[in-house]
Amino acid sequence: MASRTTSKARQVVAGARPETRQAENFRQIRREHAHEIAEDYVEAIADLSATLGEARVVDLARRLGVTHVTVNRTLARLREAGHVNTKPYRAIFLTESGRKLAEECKRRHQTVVAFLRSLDISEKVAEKDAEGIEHHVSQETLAAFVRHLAAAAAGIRSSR
Amino acid sequence: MASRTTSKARQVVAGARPETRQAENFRQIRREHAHEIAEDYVEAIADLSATLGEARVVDLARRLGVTHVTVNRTLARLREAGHVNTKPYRAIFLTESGRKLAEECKRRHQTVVAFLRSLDISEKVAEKDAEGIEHHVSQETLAAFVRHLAAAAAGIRSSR
DNA sequence: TTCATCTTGTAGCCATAGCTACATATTTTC
DNA sequence: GAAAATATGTAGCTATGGCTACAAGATGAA
Repeated sequence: MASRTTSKARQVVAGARPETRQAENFRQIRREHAHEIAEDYVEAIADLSATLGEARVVDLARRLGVTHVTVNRTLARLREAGHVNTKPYRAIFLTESGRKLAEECKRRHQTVVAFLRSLDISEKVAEKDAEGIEHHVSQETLAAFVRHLAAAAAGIRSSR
Repeated sequence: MASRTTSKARQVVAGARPETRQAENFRQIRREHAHEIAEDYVEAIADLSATLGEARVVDLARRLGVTHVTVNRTLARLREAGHVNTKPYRAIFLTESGRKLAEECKRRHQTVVAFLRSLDISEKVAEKDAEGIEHHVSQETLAAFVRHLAAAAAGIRSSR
């Protein structure tokens, strides 16, 4: 049992395409993964700064659902990446690049949520799914969401 | 500088909500992350089995864009999770639960792609974004996608 | 000012997910 | 049937992203 098809055939098929198109997609998604956390952090820092006047390690930990240890280490990497400025025992500040990233994320997040809401998805689920989806929405797809929202708005306007 | 707001105020605000709603969302998404790889693997195994007659480690590696070592180790975990049956140096087979999971993933994937296509997103981008998005689409959101597709189809029918 | 409390930092553990290098099994080819 | 090629397996490295436990700094109150 477990008999194989002839290896010849398989090799021809596989050898002809040493890389599937999917392989590159998967790789890309894995790369995006690394960015996700950075995006979540800068977004949270921006939000906390706006809300509480400053972002601190404990606040971030609570917000992100991790311990302060995890926050600490991630902040170290964000600092190396140039997204935040931190000093020991002091509040966390975004750099220019961090602020820019946070801006983009926020806009994208809001667009995704609004788009899901326009499909009659409940606010709670829209918020939650957006959190997972937003990191994988390309420029083209985001633009399509915006188009759809604009069309829906136009529809509402014309129907009253 | 870097003056803090009064800690009192912060503590009250933070203390009142030891857990933000977002924290649970983030935690959930991290949990989903663990499933993503399992889903990608069973889907690839199902697809390769259908296409080539069997799924082998090298094929999976090529398809997923990783080395055979990574495939091997992940398969070990999938075997523990009861999704696949493997024997050394033999092809990989899905168990009943693996097959079921693959089925679900495939349907969801196709739905997401079709939905994105219906927004005039190019096939290439739709495929790629779907790969990242699909793992974070809840039942409710998936249902909304299906609704939208049905409505679009009805619109086309009635307009010709 | 000192003491208690809260916050931040550090050491070091675990699991996942990638890798290279090397060893072994299987398959194909001659 | 032996050699070459391919596939699979294993050892052990890296980085990420969780954690607990403990140490040390900062703040607020007595």
